[in-house]
Amino acid sequence: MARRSDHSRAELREIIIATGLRHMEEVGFAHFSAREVAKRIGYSIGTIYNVFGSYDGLILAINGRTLALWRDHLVRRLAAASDERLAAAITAYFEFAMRHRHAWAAIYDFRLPEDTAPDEAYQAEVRAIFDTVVAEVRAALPLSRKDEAEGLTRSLLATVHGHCVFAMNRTFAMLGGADPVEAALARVREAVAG
Amino acid sequence: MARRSDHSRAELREIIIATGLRHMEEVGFAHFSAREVAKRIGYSIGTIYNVFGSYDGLILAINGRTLALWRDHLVRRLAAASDERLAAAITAYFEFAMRHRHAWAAIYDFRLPEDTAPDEAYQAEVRAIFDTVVAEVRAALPLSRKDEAEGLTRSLLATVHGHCVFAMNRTFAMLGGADPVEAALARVREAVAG
DNA sequence: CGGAAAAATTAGACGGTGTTCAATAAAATA
DNA sequence: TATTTTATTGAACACCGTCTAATTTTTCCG
Repeated sequence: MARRSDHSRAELREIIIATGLRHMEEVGFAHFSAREVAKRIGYSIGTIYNVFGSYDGLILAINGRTLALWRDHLVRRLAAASDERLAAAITAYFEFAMRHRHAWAAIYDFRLPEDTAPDEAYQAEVRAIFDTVVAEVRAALPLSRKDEAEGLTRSLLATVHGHCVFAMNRTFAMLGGADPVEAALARVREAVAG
Repeated sequence: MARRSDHSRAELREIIIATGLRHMEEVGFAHFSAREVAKRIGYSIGTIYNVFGSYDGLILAINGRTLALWRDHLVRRLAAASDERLAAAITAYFEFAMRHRHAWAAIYDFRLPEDTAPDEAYQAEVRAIFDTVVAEVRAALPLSRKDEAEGLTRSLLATVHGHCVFAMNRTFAMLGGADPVEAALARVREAVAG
């Protein structure tokens, strides 16, 4: 079908990830299909497995791409923000989740076997987002508390994430409404104020 | 195979949920199989569909049971706690998630089609947990802020949930460790202190 | 009691899925 | 050009959720 000369290995990898991400955004993790991705790019299912090793490998590559796009969105929003940078970061968090709900949810819906960890590239993407936020939290902290920045950021990311999850899965709606962004921001402000 | 007289409809429902929950706890949402549940109770797959209507209906029934057990655990822990009741509630939240990781995760891994909501019984389970926590938050709040209890509880549940998610999916570990219970408790104390 | 109506249960068919792997085709090398 | 290496295929396998016609079991009524 497709010829080797059509794409280098790296190009093929790229095409599969891009097509897979598009498919993920359309149907969501539960209905995602590696076969469907193969069909869309005009290769056979076997090729997907040759390139990514397994279904899990493919999903991890797609989720890694989502993380990169998420960080990109965050960085752009921060670049455009002057004051209220923490508010801008939180808003960016929610924005991305809402605009890419399926791809975003896939990051958390997918679970590696308990005894295996994501590859280094994936972990680096996670840490890159973390580092971006740490810088903002540190900047917002008074001098005497700068050393708390990393630990506090872990907790605040979890806080914002929790609000985002409950917003996306309609838990807030079920519990009588709420403004998730506003609430998350309130928690973050309290923590930074100390 | 199995005879109608063996079980009433309600008993059969109960047996399927109990067996399904056990299966869920063993293999997790991703490897859960309605066929396997049918095999275990000695009925055919068709019977599962007659009783629950669909795969989604079965999962919702199982998740609803998990919610009931979760609330039960929470209530027991609160009954045994004197002071530090919010700390006890948070600990109970994490405890249940860790002891029943697969069943707990299934609550969030499963997503209903975007245009449908869980049935009233399921929603009632969610609200029952919420109400239990609201009472504790209200008790911890000074008189002048009692009216904030519901809104604040929504936000604090999200906060604790976020910490629990990051603990369970190893995000905290990837980001350089943390004590999730301690961190969640710190955020809750700050919010209650105002 | 017996037969008809109702309810419960079955199991096979259908179109999917992830996964594997021997066979094949293409490219690189010598 | 002949050989080796690499890439690609697609059928086979064992599952999955879903549907439904046929069957069994129970209930009900005369």
